Amino acid sequence: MLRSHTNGTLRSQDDNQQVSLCGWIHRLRDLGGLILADLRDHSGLVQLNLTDFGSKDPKRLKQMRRESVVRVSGRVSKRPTESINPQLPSGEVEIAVTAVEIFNEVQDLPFIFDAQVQTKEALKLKYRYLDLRSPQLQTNLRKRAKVCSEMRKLFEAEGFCEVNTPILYKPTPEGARDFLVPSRHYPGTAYALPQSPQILKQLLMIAGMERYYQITNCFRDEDLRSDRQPEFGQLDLEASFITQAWLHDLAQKICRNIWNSSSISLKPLCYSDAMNWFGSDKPDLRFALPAIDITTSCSKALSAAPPFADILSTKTHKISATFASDKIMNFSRKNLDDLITHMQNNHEHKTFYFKVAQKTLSGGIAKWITPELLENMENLCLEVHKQLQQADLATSSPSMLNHKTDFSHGVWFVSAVTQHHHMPDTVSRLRSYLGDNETKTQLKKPGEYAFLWLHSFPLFTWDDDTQQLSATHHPFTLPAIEHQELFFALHNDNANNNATAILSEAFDVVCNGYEIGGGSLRIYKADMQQHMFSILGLSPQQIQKQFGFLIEALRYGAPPHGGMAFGLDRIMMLLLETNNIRDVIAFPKTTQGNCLMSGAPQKLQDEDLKDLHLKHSQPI
RNA sequence: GGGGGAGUAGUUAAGUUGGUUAUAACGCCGGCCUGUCACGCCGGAGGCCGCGGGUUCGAGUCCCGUCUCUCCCGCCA
Repeated sequence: MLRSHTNGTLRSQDDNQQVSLCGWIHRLRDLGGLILADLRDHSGLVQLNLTDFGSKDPKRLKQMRRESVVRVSGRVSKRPTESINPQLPSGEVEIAVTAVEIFNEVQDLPFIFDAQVQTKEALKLKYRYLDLRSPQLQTNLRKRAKVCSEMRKLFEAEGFCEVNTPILYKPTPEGARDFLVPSRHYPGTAYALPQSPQILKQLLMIAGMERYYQITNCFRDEDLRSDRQPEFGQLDLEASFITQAWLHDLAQKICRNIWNSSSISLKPLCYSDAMNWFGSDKPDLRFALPAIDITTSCSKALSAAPPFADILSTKTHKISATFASDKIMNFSRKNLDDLITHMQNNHEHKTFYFKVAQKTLSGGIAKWITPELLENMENLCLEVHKQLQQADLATSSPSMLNHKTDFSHGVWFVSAVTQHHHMPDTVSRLRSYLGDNETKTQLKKPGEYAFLWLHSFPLFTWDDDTQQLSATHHPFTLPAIEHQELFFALHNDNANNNATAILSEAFDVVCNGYEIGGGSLRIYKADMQQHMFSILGLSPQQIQKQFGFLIEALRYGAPPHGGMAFGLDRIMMLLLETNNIRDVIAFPKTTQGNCLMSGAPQKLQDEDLKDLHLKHSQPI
C-alpha cells in the first residue's frame, strides 16, 4: 500500500501517529510563516501543515499546486484549540509533513471545477474526469452503485439468477430506431443493439431459468432530452409461474428497498381512471387536482358563450374542469395569464378560467357560468374527490376537497378540446404547471414520493399515421385474462372497432409523475402470439422471418411467465432530486449524441468501410 | 424534422441608441504575510468577442449563413 490511512477518517485519537497519505491537493494556503493545505481522497479532507517542509524544500512546495496528486509522510498532531475546524470531520487534527512525493504535477486547470460557479456544460463534458471529482457527482455514482448492489442482494434472496444477454443482437420492428452494427462476414447485414432484452429473457423462461434478472444497458437511437441518453441502465427481470399480483408485490419490495422505506406502497390505479381524472397515464399523485368531465352538463349553459362556440359545434368535443382552491395558491392576474399561455400551445385546445370569492364569480369566462352549472361542477368535483379518498390516492394532500365550503375561494379552469377519447392533456399540463410552481403552490412536500401501480392498459392503440392497430405495451403482452375470447375474435382486416376496448396484463410503476418501470404477463402460447402479430398487420412471411424462432420456441413447453424492467437512470434522478440524467451517469453524451471527451462517434476510414462492405452515399 | 436560449481572457459573466485603449471576479505569474480552512493585501500578464459573409466612415453590438452546447415539441412501448 502506498498509504497507511485514508485522509477523511483521521481523528484526535490518532495524535502522534506516523502516517503516509495519498490524494489530491485540494487547496493550498500560504500564510507566509505558516503553510497549510487540504489533502483530498475519496474519504474526505485532512489539513497538511507544510511549514517546515516548505522551508526545507521550497522548490517542491511550488510543485504542490491545486489538484497535483501526491503522497505525504508525517505525524498526526492535534491542532491548537482556537484553530479547530468544526466544519471538517478531521478538523481537530493536521499532519506535520516531513516528506512529499509528487506522483504527478498538474497543468493549469481548464475550469474551476470545485467552485460554486456553473461551468458551461460542454466544457465539463470535455473534461468529464475532472468534473467527476466534484463531491456531488462522486456521491451520485456511489449511490448508484449502492442501489445496484442492494438490488442484487434482493434478487438473489428472491431466487433470481443474473444472466448476461448479448449486446450484439437482432433488429426489432417494435418501438424505437435501432443502433446498427454492420457485419464483416455477411455483406449487407447488421446486428442491432438491444432496445431491451425482451425476447431473450422470455427464451430464458422457456429454457427453465424460472427467475432471471440483469442490470444492463439498453440502446435507442432517438433524439435526446435532459432525461434521455442513447444508452441507459435497466433493471430487468422475468419470472415463470407467477401472477400480476406477485409482480406487484415484488415491485413494491424493490421500491421499498431502493428508497429504504418500508411504508412505501404501490397504490393501484387503472388506466381509464388515471386518464379520466388526470389526463395522464403517469400522474403525479403527491397532490389531487383531478379534472371532471362537464361535457354533457355544460353544453347547454355554455352554448351561448362565444369562446366555446367553435368547439361546442363539433360532435366530438370534450369539456373538463379543474378547481384549484386558494389554500393551494392565490392566483394573480399575471399567474393566470402565464398559465393560460403555457397551456395554449396547441390549437385544438382552449383553456379558460374564472375566479370564485365569497360565492361571487369574476374574471375570464365568469359571466357565462350559471349558478346551476357551478352547483353541478362542485358536486361532480366532490364526487371525484370522494372516489380518490376511497382509492387512498393523494389523501394527505392539502389539495383534497371535502366540503362545499372548500369551493368558496379559488379558481376554476375549464379546458375544451374538439376531439378526444379521454380527458384532454390540457388537464395533465395544468396539473404539472401547478405542481412545478411548488414554491407558490406548495403542492409538493420535500422528500415526498407518491408511487402508483398503473394497470389495465388497453392492449392496442389506434395509430392514425399508419391507420393500424399498434401494441400499447409491446406485442408480447398477454391480453387481459377476461378479454382473451374477444382477442381471438378480432380479424386482421382493419374492421376491429372494439379492439381498443380490449385490456391487457400490462402495468407501469409510476413515481411523482415519472414512469420508473413497467412490465406485463407475456403471451406463452404460439397460436396467441401468431394471432397478435397478424392483428398488428404483419404478414405470415414477416412473422416467420422476424419472430419465427420465438413462435417455434413457444411450442416446446413454454411456461406462463411475466416480468418487468425499471429505468435505473430515472430512479437515480428521483432519488438524487436532479432533473438532468448527466448527473447520474459517469460518461454521458450531449443532446446530439456526441462524447465531447473522446470525440465519438468517429468518422470511418475507407478501409473500415471496405471491411464492412459499406460506402458513403456522398463524399465526406 | 421544428421552436426557444446561449457562445466575449484559462473560467464565470458585464458590455448602454453602432463610436477612444473591450470591463470585473475567480484562476495564473511575481511580491508581502505565523493559524488559515472560499486565507488576506499589493502588483502583473493574459482577447481571432464561436466561425464565414454582408451593411457602415466605423461592428462584440445590426443583417444573412454556419457550427457547437443547452432546453422544449415531434419522436422515444
